[in-house]
Amino acid sequence: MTGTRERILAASTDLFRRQGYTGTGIKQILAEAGAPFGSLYHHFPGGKNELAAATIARAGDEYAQLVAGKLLAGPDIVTNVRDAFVSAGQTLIDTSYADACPIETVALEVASTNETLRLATAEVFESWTVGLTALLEVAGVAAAEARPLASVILSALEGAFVFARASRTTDALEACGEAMAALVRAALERTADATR
Amino acid sequence: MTGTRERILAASTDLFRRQGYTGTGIKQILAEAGAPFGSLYHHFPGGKNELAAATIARAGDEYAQLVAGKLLAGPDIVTNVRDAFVSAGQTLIDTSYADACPIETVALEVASTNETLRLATAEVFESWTVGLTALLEVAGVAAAEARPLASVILSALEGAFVFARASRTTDALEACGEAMAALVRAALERTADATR
DNA sequence: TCCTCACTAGATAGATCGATCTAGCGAGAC
DNA sequence: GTCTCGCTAGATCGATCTATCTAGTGAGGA
Repeated sequence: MTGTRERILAASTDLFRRQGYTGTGIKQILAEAGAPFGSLYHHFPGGKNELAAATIARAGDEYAQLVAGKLLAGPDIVTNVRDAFVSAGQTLIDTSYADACPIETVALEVASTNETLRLATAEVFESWTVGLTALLEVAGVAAAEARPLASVILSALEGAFVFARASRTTDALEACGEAMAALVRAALERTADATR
Repeated sequence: MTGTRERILAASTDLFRRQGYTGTGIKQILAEAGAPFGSLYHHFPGGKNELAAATIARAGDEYAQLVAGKLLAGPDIVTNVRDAFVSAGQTLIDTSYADACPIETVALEVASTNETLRLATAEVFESWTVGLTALLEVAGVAAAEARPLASVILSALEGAFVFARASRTTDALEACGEAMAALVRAALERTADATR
């Protein structure tokens, strides 16, 4: 069955998210995936490094779709941005503050120690930024303002995850949700003024 | 000489910041500190765990003073907030994107795996939030708004560090600096309107 | 039927991990 | 002088890490 590769990726996504890259052993991943040792090196000949690169890319795409879904679900972009932060907070509560961003911990761990994985995380972050930028432009934010604003929103989300997981409260996520909604509203008003 | 304890703490601060907790070995810390193995367990009987807790507390205080210094250096709080982000970006450039927040990587690693260290990071973050809240109130932000705003500013800083270290650009830090300055300015204007 | 090959399975190697152990150094007390 | 004790020094232990190795399984094609 080829599902073994999928189970390994699912397990590594979970464990990297909770414990990081260096904190997660190959044996632990395989135990959670219910897969034998040899299977890993068959599907990922490059070992842990190749597995991590594949995990980052896959988890990054999945999380982008999850967040994008929230940003398109509600009535308007301002409300959706705030709700996305609130929703992320609810997920944290539901998972004992474990399931935040799937690649954040790994990104910080490898940024100065593993160039291959650093590039993998950089690509994911860039794709998120591009995606949110497009979404903001469609909603009416001026082209010149959209990318910096996307960058700020994503930074606030990642930063609020750090505070939330450390303090076990969603205060930072809620405060950031309100603040980011205000920034988007202000940007939309500026655009409306300029084109009036 | 009692400087050994200090050297060990300085080395662990450096290495935890760059590589995280699980990614840094005790032997590596002692090698960088120029200290023998036995000294660590004399000064920190609790081993790596106790060393990490002490490192988090000390590095947290040091970094708070560093940032507070920047936030009090310039002409007004709005300018100072923006400059603090720019200055953090310059530090990253000067250190090959290694020296960001000294406890962020560790905080994410231990949040779901080590309750002692999770609490240590939570205390540092709380003290930072309290400190920035007070600073904003002194600058004229309404009491009810000050803490959420402090929370947002610190979240944006931590999140921008993630993007900066992964992508090796300071774009996120600059965008966040501008946005946070705008949020502070808006909060000050609201306070001025309310008391007019 | 039998061969092939993608995949599973786990033993094992070699390195490194954190922690403990005993031994020794050297400044100050008396 | 010598005794004490805070501290240095590093050998060593058992556990665990990633990676490699050989062997075995089973479905599909000729």
